[in-house]
Amino acid sequence: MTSAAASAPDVVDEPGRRLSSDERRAQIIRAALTIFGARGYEGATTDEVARAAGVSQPYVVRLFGSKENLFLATIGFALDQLLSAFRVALAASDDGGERPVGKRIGEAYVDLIEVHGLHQTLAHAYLLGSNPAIGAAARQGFVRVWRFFRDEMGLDAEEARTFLAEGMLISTMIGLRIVDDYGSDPQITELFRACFPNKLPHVLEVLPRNEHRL
Amino acid sequence: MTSAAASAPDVVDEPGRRLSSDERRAQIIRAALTIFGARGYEGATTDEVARAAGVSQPYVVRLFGSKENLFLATIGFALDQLLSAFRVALAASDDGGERPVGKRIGEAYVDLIEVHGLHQTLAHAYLLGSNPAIGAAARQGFVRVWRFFRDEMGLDAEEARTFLAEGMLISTMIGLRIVDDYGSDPQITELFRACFPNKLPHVLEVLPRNEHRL
DNA sequence: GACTGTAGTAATCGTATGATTACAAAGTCA
DNA sequence: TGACTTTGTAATCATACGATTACTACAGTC
Repeated sequence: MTSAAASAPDVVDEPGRRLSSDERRAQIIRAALTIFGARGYEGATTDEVARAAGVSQPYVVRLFGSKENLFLATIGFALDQLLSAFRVALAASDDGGERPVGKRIGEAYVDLIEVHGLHQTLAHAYLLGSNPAIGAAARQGFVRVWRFFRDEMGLDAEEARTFLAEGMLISTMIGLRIVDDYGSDPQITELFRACFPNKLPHVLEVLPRNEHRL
Repeated sequence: MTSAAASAPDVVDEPGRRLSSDERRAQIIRAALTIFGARGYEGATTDEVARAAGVSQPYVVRLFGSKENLFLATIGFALDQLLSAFRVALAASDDGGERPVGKRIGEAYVDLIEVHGLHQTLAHAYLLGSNPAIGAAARQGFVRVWRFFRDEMGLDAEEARTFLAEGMLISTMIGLRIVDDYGSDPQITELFRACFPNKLPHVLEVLPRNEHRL
């Protein structure tokens, strides 16, 4: 609850009320993050997104023009969330510097699992380098994160690489849903403990388990 | 050319010759690796795979039963290739131990870009944790790699985590097609140099560039 | 209270795609 | 040679999905 991620004021959706197109777009992007995260760009359907957002499928298409545009908007939102969470963590380290900066940023990254689908959607985007539009956006997004580490955090290239690597591992573990078999499969349990050395209880609490699949 | 990856005897496809179903399956899996790597599980079509393998689309489906089975077979193959390449590197370190084991394994991993689509396909699989069949297979596969690091290489949990993390970063960079903008975009150039500190020339040589998109 | 713009849906269309069926050609072996 | 198996394709099907069109309802304003 202390993270910046949880502070976003979700759009209230009283049944019957009409939202402005911008409010609706924001709401749809939230839903899209979940769906794209679970099924990937091609695997997700605009209908699933629409259902999750509580609107009709044609309206999703009309508000964004195309599924591709929706995806681009979604990864844009994810990156904004990511970087602003990082900036909050960085600022917090600057004033009351009890904990090292790296720790704080790392925790902020893990905390972003509360924004459902964010890590998975970005990871999917990073794998679509072959797609002309999405690939270009993904590369630019990745570079934005790199620049944050180098310029705003002041890391050298080696340190920044290590940060990125740890981040990619965390995203992978989340996408794999390792948490589903935690406790039941001893191999998985060991793997999971090793990969989330400190944040274990928090991750277990926040990440949805078995049955509940989105 | 020194890697184990390049030593696989590709199936020769003289036009007119009929292959055994096992030979054909192997050939199709090779093609599937490329296609799944570039487009993902949902994004790839059995028709694309068939075309790349030089057979008809129905035949692909018949030889594997379903697209899902084809994907499972493909990631099984990818994991076998990965682990056998690791074992070769490990064995080579054991006898003539000039170079440290970690370096060798890392190089073997990067060298696997010669098996087109391997890294990307595995990365896609790792993101499909929500899919019942594929998710389970992906988790088991990931655990196999983990067990290699722990049991066969003898790493402790911390070291193994670092290895995995570096691997995930490399896979991400490949999936992003960072190479495409290497040289033209200065940001990308710096990022790329930092992430492939040693293997740079080799990677640049082996990874396909711009136009050539698979 | 008609007029206009915006939010939203129902119905539908075209197409891509995984799968199935039916059939042809090649190989094997008595 | 003839029966039988195995490799392989052409034609086709059913369906899912992104997109389009045509329409409705609500809100503000003059």
